[in-house]
Amino acid sequence: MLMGEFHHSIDQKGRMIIPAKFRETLGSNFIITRGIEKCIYIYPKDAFAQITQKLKSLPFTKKNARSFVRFFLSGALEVELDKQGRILLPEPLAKYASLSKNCVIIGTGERLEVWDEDSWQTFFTEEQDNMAEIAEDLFQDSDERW
Amino acid sequence: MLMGEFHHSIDQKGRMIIPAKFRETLGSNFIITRGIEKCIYIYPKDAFAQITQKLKSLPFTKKNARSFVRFFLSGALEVELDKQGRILLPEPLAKYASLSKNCVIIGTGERLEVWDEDSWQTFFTEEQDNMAEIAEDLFQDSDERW
DNA sequence: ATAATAGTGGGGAAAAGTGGGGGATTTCTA
DNA sequence: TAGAAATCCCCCACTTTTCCCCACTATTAT
Repeated sequence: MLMGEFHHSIDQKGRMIIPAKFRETLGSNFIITRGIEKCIYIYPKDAFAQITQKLKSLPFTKKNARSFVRFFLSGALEVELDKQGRILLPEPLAKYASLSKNCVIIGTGERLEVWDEDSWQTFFTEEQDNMAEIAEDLFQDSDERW
Repeated sequence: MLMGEFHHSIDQKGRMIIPAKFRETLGSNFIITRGIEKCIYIYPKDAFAQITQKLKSLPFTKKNARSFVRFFLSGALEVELDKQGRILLPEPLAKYASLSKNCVIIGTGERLEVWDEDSWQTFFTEEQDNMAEIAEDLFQDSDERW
């Protein structure tokens, strides 16, 4: 289970450290792709395989399906750790998520998310006030305690 | 699986690089044809064979079927990599997709798509906002996580 | 305090991408 | 049918990017 928040930097060559805690789960090869928000997702290969499985079942004759597959896969790439535990960030993805120097890497269960530090700050302060409400909303039909 | 986004240029002789990452999957000979959107599709030979197989099963008595087959096959052409890993873009296809100098090559699973940089930019910004919605829509019947 | 692990930065070799010269082949044309 | 023109494709030269390696710093553990 991927969890936690780590602050790191991207060097001038476009390389970013993958925090040591995540390396065991991710292995040395994994998938990096555009997130739905203004961030990057990082999936272990097996988790990503489940997603592509799903995508395959979508008909390429449907416009929405084509758009979505295009959006999702065009942003995806398999990357490999170097001996220092870093990856080279693909430029289009860095641009998409406005990543420059300071970034935040967070674990969200089955994937990682990489945010620009400023974007993360903004997102976080904006959303934290809504959390109580969102929580009620998500679990309104549920009797479960947590 | 063909994935990723690469920005390259077409030189004055009409040649375009096929990114190194794709060459293994494509082999040295593959099929290039008109895309459904304003772009060019590139298929490995075997994937293209499967598609033509499907097209054959369409009833040629249906007007739409005839149109589609005509559209799809009239633009299709087998091309070969030169020793530098480039292909020579057939002029009618370049024209169809408004390809001039700067182009974007994206992997979308079983095929590549080649877009003019401006067209891609336009498509992308237009669709970006719909993606979250489309995603919810596509996966609404699913219990799976992704 | 010392050793081990994690993170940062940069040099340099190798690979990928770009552009153009020029020869061979094909096509056009007179 | 010969010569001109266009096209294609092989090769070379150059630039940029990627990747491997080493050195150094910072942090954590013993």
